[in-house]
Amino acid sequence: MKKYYDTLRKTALFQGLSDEELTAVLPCLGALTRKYARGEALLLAGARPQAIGVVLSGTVHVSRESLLGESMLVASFEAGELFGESIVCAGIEESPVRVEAAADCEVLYVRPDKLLATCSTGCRFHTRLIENMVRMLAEKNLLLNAKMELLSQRSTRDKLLAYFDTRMRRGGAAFELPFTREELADYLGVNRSAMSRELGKMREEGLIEISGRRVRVLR
Amino acid sequence: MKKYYDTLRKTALFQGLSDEELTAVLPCLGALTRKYARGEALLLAGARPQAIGVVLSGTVHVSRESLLGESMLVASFEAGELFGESIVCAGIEESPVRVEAAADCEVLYVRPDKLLATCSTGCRFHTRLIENMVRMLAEKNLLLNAKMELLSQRSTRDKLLAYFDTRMRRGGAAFELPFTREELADYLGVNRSAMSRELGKMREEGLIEISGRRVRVLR
DNA sequence: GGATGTCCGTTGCAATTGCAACGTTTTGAA
DNA sequence: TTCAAAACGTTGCAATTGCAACGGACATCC
Repeated sequence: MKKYYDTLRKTALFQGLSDEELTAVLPCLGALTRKYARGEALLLAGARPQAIGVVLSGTVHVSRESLLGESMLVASFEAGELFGESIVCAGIEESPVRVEAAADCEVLYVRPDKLLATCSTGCRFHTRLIENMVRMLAEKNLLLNAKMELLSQRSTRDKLLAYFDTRMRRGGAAFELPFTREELADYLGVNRSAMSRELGKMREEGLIEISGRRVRVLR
Repeated sequence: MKKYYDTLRKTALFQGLSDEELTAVLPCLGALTRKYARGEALLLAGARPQAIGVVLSGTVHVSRESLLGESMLVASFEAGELFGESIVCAGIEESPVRVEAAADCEVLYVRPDKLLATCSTGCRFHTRLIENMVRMLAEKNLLLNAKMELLSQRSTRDKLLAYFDTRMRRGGAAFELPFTREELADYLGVNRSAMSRELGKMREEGLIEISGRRVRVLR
């Protein structure tokens, strides 16, 4: 177990806890680990989600299947990432998604009731865990909100401008894209070539300079 | 203060608390109320958000302004609704939005640090508040996720189908829309008339029956 | 009854977009 | 260094979409 402490500290949930604190807090969370072989299901669609998961090693895939039966990859998690926290904390009874080991993996499970109720044995790091949990959910919330605002723009150009706008609020008028073109197009929910075309137009019109991943917004 | 207890109980945060419990818990949250006149600012863009707000009466508007200076209404809150919880719990230092009284209003403020740390005076409802808070954030998360999935569909038809799909998972193949056409189009982020056209095509093709707000998905 | 406002479907038109395909450039691993 | 894969820009074409405008149905108010 202890060999995973470094991984745990990389998670937003356990960040900032020392070895001793982790040793103290893990038992009172009802934490347990489990290994899965590639292809094995961690949670079936329709099943009751019981615990928050932390990937200790390997890769975990979350997929949803449409009514037509096609399966669609929704998210992928690597070591140090949390999954299921929203669905578990919201008290959903039937999982709308299937969770599966994309590679052999090991997962730590944390029971939400133990996490949220300060424990009687007075482990004082519990408060920090609760704060971490709330902060995580809140941050994800803001992230989703920001992305929603992008996606609700009608045209490709508006999406690009909205995205550039958020970047400029931090990095100033010049910044580096964290995406390949393909990824950016996917992030904005548009076609890659159409986006490329639009970027070209914007450059011609003198709205932006763009070369590779470097962008400068001119006005 | 007490006259607002019913309003408070309508909020997701304080739901299920009795009068006595509220009386016990409010002081230990550092709760305070304040009145604003129509047009007055509750929080300026760029200012430091300090507390979670609960609208007790009146209406509160949240707006963002683009770099070009145009202001855009992001959200509107009425009595019984919470605002600012994500931004405050995420520990954001500079508010990206402006909050303003759209009508004369009264607001209750709750300090997040007091909310998340179980208080020493041992008020035992605190745990329930934390649970409520976490559940709220988690539910909002799921909601945003669902909406995101809609918005990331490329075509109007796919958006409609995705939306119908989520409705069918609950109500079965026949259900009632909670929107006017205008609202639905806005929700899906598409043009109303284009959506109307698409609905017409889908009806012609025998995919759906739709009349007013009643929808039946045929295959 | 008439005026008014909202909701909704329809349509013409121009602009945008997705798609497929191709060639060039860049990247990364052998 | 060399080679294959990935990333990228470009373009023609067809389909979709946004926009603006119009008219009918319906409800409300005076």
